[in-house]
Amino acid sequence: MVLFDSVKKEKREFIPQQEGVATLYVCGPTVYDDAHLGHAKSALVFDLLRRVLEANGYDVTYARNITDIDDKIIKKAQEQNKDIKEITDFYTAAFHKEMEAIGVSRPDIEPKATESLEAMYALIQNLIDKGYAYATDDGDVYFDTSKDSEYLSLSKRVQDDEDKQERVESSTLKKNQADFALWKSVKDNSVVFESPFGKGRPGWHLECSAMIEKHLAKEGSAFAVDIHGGGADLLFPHHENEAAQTRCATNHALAAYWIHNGFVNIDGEKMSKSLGNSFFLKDALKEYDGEVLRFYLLSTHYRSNFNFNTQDLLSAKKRLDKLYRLKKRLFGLAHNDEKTEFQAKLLEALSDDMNISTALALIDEMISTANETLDTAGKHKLLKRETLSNLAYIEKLLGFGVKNPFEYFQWGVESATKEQIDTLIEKRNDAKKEKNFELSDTLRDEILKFGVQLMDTPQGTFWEKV
RNA sequence: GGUGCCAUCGCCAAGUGGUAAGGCCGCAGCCUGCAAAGCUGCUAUCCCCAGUUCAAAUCUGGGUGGCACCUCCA
Repeated sequence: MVLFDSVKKEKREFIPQQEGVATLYVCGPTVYDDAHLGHAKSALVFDLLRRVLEANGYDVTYARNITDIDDKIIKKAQEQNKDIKEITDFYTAAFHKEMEAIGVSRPDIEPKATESLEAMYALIQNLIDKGYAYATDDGDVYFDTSKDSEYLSLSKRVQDDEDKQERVESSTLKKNQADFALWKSVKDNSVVFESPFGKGRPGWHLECSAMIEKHLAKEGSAFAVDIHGGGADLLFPHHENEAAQTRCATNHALAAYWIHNGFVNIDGEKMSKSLGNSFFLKDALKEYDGEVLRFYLLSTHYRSNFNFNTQDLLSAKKRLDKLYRLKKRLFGLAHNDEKTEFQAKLLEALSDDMNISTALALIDEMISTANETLDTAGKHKLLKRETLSNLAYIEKLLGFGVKNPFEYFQWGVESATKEQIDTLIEKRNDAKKEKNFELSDTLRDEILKFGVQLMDTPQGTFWEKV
């Protein structure tokens, strides 16, 4: 398969360091607030990447961290007069619950910063020993960017001297403007950790390097992980700094492939907390089925910026509906794991840097063909078997169509309402049997008032929420 | 200001040298008691200009218009 490497800026054939094995590390959330749609997009993209890697036969180890040490967490804890852990546990649990709702399975490893402090200390000490880091008089430890000749090689950024000089005057005790904190000394009573470098907190960039080193890096390999992923904004400075730390502290580079997903905007507006229009996943989940959100957020290529809006979401839902209607047509029939040409093509499309558009087009065509054949030759057994196995393949590879199709179409409808609808449908069917179409149409109008749609099929009358 | 990305049908969106996938919407038809669903058919020459080439949406140069990052951020 090929992946677009956002550092080399080209599609590259994916060749893992160890044949048949792929390691993937993705920057996870800082658990100080609810997950927004951007977190959802990122998690979905890498969930898909993992699935595609697995479908290509790789034994994947996927790690995504939880940042549970951070100034914003501390601030929130102080504001709400709560314990840090209370905050982080709460948002971690919420994150897991919401990810599950959009079909994102848990990573194999989910390291927390608070559980990786020893690895961080070791990394800092290592950098100090090798002369890549220095402590300041006020107790901070900084990474010395001037010592790393490859610094900025990831983001291809150019140091701006004028800019640098301007800021130096108002700066701290850093040697270079670009130097970043590995350890921040903390003097007040807020959360502190006892380290060999004094009381304080680790720098954000350090966490990922340390966790990767602890959980994924193998002795003697050229790269700590095969693939490192995250949101597009993380390339600089976060990943740049991570890479510098790892490069200088160990004898391997951080990652062989870098994958960055595009951003989510809302109705054309940048989603950011400071602007106050952030869209929380938990709110979206109140209005829409998690799988619809999954389908919609994944329906555009992962590197494109994504403009979230209701119109497009509903358009995407209609597309997913078609998949579920086909499932409904074939409901209850057993399938086997038959290999089909469709499946091969689908995997081929997704193996090309996760070309979801081509994949969805293939799915649409498969659905049309299946429906057409079912219309004209309803008893076509081979086709049914193949279609069922195709649907199962889509479920596994993309996580689309995982629900019971009848429940999918009745999402969000109260059971009392369902009973009312079913009763009216029975009455209408009686009227239809008697060819009393006037009555049956009146009853249908009543049913439609519930915001549902009716469908008369050879298997009976079904309804769907509009 | 620096760096980088993008511009394809009303909307969403693939394709990156050989004469434009798919979805939504729309129109016509088949099916249906009527609908809905499903199916069939129809609808773009790819922001502008110049160039390279037998051949360009796809490469080069210029222009115009969007956007992102450079600060915590998925």
